[in-house]
Amino acid sequence: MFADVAPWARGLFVVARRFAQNSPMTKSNARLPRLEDVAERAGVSHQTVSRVINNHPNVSKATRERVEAAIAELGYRRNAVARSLVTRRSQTIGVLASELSQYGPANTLLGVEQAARDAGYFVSIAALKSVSREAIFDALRHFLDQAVDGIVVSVPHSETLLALTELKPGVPVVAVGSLGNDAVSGAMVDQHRGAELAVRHLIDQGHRRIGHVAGPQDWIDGTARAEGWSETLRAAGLDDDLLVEGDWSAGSGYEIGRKLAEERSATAIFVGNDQMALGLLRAFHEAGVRVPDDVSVVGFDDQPESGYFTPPLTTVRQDFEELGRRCMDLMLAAVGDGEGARTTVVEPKLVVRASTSAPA
Amino acid sequence: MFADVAPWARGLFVVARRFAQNSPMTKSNARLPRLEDVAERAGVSHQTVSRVINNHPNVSKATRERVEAAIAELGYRRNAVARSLVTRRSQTIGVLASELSQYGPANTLLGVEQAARDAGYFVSIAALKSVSREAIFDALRHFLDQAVDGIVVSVPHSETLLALTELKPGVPVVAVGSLGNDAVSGAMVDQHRGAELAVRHLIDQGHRRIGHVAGPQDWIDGTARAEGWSETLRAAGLDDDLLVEGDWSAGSGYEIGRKLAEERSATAIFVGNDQMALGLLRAFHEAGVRVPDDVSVVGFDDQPESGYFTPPLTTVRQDFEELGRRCMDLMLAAVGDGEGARTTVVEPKLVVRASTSAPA
DNA sequence: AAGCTGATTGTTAGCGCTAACGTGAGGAGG
DNA sequence: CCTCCTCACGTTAGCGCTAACAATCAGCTT
Repeated sequence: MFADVAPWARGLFVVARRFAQNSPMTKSNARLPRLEDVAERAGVSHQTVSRVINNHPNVSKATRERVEAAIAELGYRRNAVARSLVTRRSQTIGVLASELSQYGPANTLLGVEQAARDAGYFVSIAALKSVSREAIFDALRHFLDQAVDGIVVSVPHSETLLALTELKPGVPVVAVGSLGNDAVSGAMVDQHRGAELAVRHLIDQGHRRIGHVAGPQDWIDGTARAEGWSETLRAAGLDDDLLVEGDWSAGSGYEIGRKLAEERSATAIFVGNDQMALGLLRAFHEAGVRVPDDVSVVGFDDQPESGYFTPPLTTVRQDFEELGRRCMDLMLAAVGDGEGARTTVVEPKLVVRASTSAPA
Repeated sequence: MFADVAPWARGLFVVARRFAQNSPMTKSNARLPRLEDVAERAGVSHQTVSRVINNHPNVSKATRERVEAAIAELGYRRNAVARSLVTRRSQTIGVLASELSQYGPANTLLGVEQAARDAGYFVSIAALKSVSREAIFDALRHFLDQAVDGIVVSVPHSETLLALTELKPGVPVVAVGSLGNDAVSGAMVDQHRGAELAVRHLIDQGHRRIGHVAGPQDWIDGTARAEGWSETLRAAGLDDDLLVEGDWSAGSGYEIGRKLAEERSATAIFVGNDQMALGLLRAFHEAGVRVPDDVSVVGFDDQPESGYFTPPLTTVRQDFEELGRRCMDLMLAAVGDGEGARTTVVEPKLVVRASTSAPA
């Protein structure tokens, strides 16, 4: 009967039968077993069963084994909702995110989810369609209603932190992408440092006129990268007057690229993310501007595709998995010891490919 | 004092104060108000308050107003956990997903989240690191523990549906990316049709040797697109012997592209997704194969960047928002009327850009 | 006036769990 | 031998809510 079933899937049938047995689907008769049922079967009180599943120390080995047997036989699973009601905890953290269609935010979410699961937490998400106070307020309230144990906020706009600071929700909050403050922990990739790496690389190659296609300046990352660019240039005694603001999209990169191709004022461009860099490359290609021969280009993010652009893009890699892990570290510390807010910073890394070279 | 605060953020301060007041943070004294408290203040029973917040009909206008005033004054919010305990519902749906780093799955999740929120549901996610029966089993159990009202499964592997079929979890299940069956609803973009659109486009332009760089054949989308390619060719009396399997990544597209550039057996290639197509374009460029002059290339997905590839990519667009909406439609139908499983299919759309033309 | 009806409100009993306290057996110490 | 303590377990009382039933009262009918 399993002839055309993939090997890994076969075991599911076994599992399926267990499910079907006590499933609420078989409505009329069956009810999921509860503590009481297990207790009865094991010949102890429900409290003792509770002790067993919560690993309390004062249970004799014999009883524990008897209870565990009963649990297995009945297929008992603790009702998480009932537990939450009394403990006011849910083993769930809420992730408030926005701009999830962007590479960075999406991968941040992924990293956090991963780390949360690894830490035994479940995650509930709320994606902000637009960043407004009502939306943030709503989402936060919802999370509190659900009795989440903590909230991760990944809303990469400048005002976010400010808002959170005043909005003490009574559970630990970790702001991704910012340093945090006394009340709110922060986990971030060092954007400033990333920009510095990119610009230093260009300077080292001999460039003296280095422009920047920035992300929106109401994004934390947008301003941080722009500042990093600017300060690195000034530290090297170079001008930081070539800045244009895009909107992170390849389309905006393309438009800006067309203008830059006409002006030809810089020999190198540090672009705020890889998508805009792609648009730039496209525009340069159309205008006959060769990369890197005529102009060098550096991106930011290191998306999986960036190595296959024409030409392969030199860029700055952010480790989102690590970011997620750090984020959960902070969260666990806050949930556990109730410690105050802390900060953690992940180092970005320069990835050199073929879009940069010494100026002509 | 608000001088340097963004306009939208100012209102948050007001909100913040309300939060802070009854926040669990002010541990010692304050406790969140509950039904009882509201009832007392309004001079009614807690049940009447419950009736008001649940919009039961038999409450006099005067009482309702008094209760609503009390609710507002106390800043009362219903405890969702307590409610869940008794109703066995949570206004939450679980989304079980995998491969979230891929464009398609990630955007499916986004679409579902959006639609769920619009429908007044919250979403809990579980990202499968690897698709195994234990992992699926675990995630499903977790969702059931949380008393989710329904589960959306977006695990684009062929075996998924089979598994779900037997694994009746007692709540409605919608499988994204498949047709479903009697027990499980299905919401999908018509992959077969998408492939047909792509291949027909190439045939119409005069191509007779059309290859396919397929996705992994244990992915539903991978096989469906390959079949669509194959059947469209055969229906036109053309050969379908040029198939190579990639892994969705730009890297695999690049490797395959190098081989194809050497062989030069086809005048057009239908690629399983845009990322592999990017790799292909890169390899062709390096090998001096001109696109579309020497070889035409069609992708699948229409990522936001695809219009900025070199050359801009002709591809097939999937509307993930629509998919998410349809998915929730099915879910709501199932949750509401307890109706049986249904299926909904979203039509893909061909987007013609510069990577295709008539053969030389 | 007694009885019926329907609208409005109150009372009671859980949902399944944990925390706090109570109890009894057994061993240590005087 | 009695006290005191410790361990192992049981009992009780909620967490905050909804559902089911009971009660009240006005307005009718007969």
